[in-house]
Amino acid sequence: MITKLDSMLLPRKKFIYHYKNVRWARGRHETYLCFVVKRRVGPDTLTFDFGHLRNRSGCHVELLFLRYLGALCPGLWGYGAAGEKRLSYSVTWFCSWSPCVNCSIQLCQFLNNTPNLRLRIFVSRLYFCDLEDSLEREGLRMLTKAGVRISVMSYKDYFYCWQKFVDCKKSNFKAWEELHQNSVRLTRKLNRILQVEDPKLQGDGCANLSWFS
DNA sequence: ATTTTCAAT
Repeated sequence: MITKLDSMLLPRKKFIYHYKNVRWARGRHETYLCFVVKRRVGPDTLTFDFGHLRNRSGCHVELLFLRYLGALCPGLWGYGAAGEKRLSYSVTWFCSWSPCVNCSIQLCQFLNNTPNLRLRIFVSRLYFCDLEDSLEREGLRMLTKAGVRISVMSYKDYFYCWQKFVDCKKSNFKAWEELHQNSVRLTRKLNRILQVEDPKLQGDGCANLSWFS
């Protein structure tokens, strides 16, 4: 079991403030990314490393993560010794915001060039996804097409993060008001975003009713 | 009813 020094863990207040999935997340001018890196060896996956990052001076946290990826996943690009299988990694991350379109594009490109890396994303809130035709929505669809599974965090995910990434001093995770409702609402929203390939092909919703006539 | 968003000052 890998553990971290307390100083490497997120303070409780910081985690709650930045991961709170409230409707109007005023003042969250930072984004946090908690990650778990697993090394895939045959059918087994072993936790290799975990931690958290925060965006820095103009660099979104997702791109910061890509910068560190080489260090986090040794051998990801290397060619192993003769007869040795190339190493495969799985990364799961929990981000306080969903990625912007630029980060999504860069992630897609990166993943296309790195087939031995699998990425699974959980997000607490959806970033600029209110408008039907927002580029951020399109970015999320691109990621899905690139094989990334994206989900909205639910209670069990916050609970897991609290145990894993937060300096929780053994205290139990306490849900805030409306955690569940907000998670359900955002999940529905994300599902709608990911289902709609092309809104123009969707029809007006009445077409499906022809089933009943 | 309305409010925000990986700041800028």
